[in-house]
Amino acid sequence: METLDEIDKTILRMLQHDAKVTTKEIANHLGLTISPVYERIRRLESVGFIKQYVAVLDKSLIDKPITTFCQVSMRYHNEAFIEKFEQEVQELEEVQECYHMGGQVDFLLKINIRSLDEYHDFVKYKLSKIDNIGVLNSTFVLKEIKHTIAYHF
Amino acid sequence: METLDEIDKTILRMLQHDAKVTTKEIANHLGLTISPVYERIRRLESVGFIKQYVAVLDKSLIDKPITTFCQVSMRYHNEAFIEKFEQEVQELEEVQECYHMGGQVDFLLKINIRSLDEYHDFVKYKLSKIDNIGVLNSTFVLKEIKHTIAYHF
DNA sequence: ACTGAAATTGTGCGAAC
DNA sequence: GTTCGCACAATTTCAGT
Repeated sequence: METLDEIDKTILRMLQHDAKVTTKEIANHLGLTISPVYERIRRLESVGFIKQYVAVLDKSLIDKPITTFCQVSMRYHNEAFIEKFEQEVQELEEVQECYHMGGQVDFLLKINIRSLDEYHDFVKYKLSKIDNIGVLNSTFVLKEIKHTIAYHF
Repeated sequence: METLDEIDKTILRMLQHDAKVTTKEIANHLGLTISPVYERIRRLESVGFIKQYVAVLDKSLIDKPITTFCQVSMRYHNEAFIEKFEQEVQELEEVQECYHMGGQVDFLLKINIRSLDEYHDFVKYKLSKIDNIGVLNSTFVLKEIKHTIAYHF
């Protein structure tokens, strides 16, 4: 019920590379008819293997060319402060990703913005306003070498 | 020709949250008919605003529960070595993302794998085999706080 | 679980304003 | 740049095996 056979895996592999492949194309590729493939896709969606279908946009064209990684360490490490930080980060539109990390750094944030000016404002007026932040260290992406949403499995 | 009006932006915002919204739904939301919306989507695809449509999978369910960030610094910084590294990273299936960074660290890699054992093997047999790597520093994701593919614009 | 087919809905495109 | 309408294709459902 929660395991995948090779047919399921093929379906998932195809969909994560191109969500627009038709059920028919997948079925042909598998040597099946449409119906079983259709029902498997429905199942993979409802069980949660497929979380969502999205269009991936070009971030430079929509005017968010700059990516930075921001390492944040808290001053005090109690539950209340950490939870507060996690909540506030959700609201920050510039934050594309946020991870609670092991090691010296508590959180790693991936930020996308229009300009360095905007990043300055983001740090000054938004990020640093959050309580209990100790160290804050930003590094800038010079070039994106690889970025894939599809997993290899 | 390469600028976006508010209609285009609305279309892109809807598609990056749900690639399965129909042209009709977008048209209704905008108070337009299907055709103009259809043609705008085609244009946004061909001009490159929309790079691809993908299904987003649950990484734990497909057995890649562990995410690590790996900071890599090169020993010597000449063009040939850097290009070699960038090429080899493309081939590594475990590497989800790779960025050339400003600052002390040259590259930041985001890795997804099944187990710590597998990470050990990855570093030992794949990553460290690449020539000219100096420092290599791994940090583990304890919890994913936020992760969105959609940009706020 | 898979087949085949029917009903429904969406896509893709031409003509016209 | 938008509307309308039509032919085609894809989705969704269902009886049958």
